[in-house]
Amino acid sequence: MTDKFIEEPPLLRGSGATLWRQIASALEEDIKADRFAAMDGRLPTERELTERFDVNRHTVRRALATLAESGLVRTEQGRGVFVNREVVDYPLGKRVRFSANLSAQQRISAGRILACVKEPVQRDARTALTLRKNAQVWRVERMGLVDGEPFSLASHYFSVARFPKLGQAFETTDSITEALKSSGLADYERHETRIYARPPTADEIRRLA
Amino acid sequence: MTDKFIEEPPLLRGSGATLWRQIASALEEDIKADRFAAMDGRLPTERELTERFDVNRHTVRRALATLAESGLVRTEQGRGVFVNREVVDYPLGKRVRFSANLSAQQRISAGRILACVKEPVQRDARTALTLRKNAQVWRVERMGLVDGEPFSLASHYFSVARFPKLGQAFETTDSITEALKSSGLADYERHETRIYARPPTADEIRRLA
DNA sequence: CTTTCATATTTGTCTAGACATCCGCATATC
DNA sequence: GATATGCGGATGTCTAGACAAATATGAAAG
Repeated sequence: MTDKFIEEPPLLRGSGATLWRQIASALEEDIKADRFAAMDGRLPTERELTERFDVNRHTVRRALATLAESGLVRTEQGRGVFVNREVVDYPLGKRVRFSANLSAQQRISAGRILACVKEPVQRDARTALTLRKNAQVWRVERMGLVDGEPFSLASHYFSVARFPKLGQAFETTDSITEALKSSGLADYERHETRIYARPPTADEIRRLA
Repeated sequence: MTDKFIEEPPLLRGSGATLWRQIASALEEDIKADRFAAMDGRLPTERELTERFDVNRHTVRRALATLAESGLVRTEQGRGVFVNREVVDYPLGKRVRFSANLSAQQRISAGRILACVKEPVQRDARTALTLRKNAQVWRVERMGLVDGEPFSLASHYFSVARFPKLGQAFETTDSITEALKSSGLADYERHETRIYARPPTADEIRRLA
């Protein structure tokens, strides 16, 4: 903890207000004031919070649980507690395709592969694909076009072990589905979907105009 | 505890499945099988559940907390834990009445007229009732009750020109339909429905508990 | 019969500590 | 370079016990 919290007013004990509620309020205020930005949105550890508020760890956990329930933070076992940026689970249909949605709206969808590189798998993709640490993946950057206008930018990750020649396939097609088909995957289904939002980067603004 | 639960399979300790999850599942099953109907929807006390599952009280509370969060039960300090009845369905249709919906669900619906005042018509009501500016309307505030519990707050607007004596009718009845009938309107249909949502005001929170 | 009051019951909060589980990282190994 | 192993640190689960707060109950008083 930095001295950012030194002037913290002590918790009111036996005042009717529960300790865990006071802690939750204090942390919520910190979050909304973006005071954890320096730690990349990571909250202090439970042990540090017990010292900051001078309470038992369970009391801190109670406060964190309510923040997690309200969607303000998310806890990851073994890693820490992190501020959420609007994360929601969003169940979609198994067979929904982006292009299918659009053609139903009388629009022309297309895409352009911007890049396809082989690289070590990163955290999120590793979890989603259940790969071992340091496994290699294809990272495919693709721009989606609707009616010829830039519409979306997407990063796709595929296991190199499973699709060794996927990179070549993108030399002849701009379609993810086509490339996977040429690698022996005739069809596939949606397994899980997560959606989150963030402001666009300067580069994304430029590319999507 | 009756002997209804005597043949309970013991919880699996150290099997990967957490105890509180197993307890929550068992209780959920009991609830869905309506096994607490004999106690008027009241669950056994936390102490009794600790004996039934042979765990610490906190572990029972963890399980109950998840059931409460999912809306299956509700806990009342000093009283106990109670099974929540299912959310009421409220299909809209031309002839649908609130009370008819609920009696079809084996519930007792009632209401209480909180206030009935004559006042100049306001914006929305004037449009909906196609009244002239400054026309007078009855504004009827009514609290809906389901099984005796406060359930809803509603404001009703009626043209004074059309129902001059409506105010008196509410001195003898709490039913909108009855009052209209005594004013000469034997029956009526839904003409238009608009729905919107907003957070409750502090006053509404207090009145609906 | 009703009201009041003390007591028991029941859920809510907080503390203390133990161990499990998962992650990240450094190191060792092949 | 890839893989395996071990360690420390982080969150997750469970236990044990104390006291607080709200409610229910029954006895006593009017």
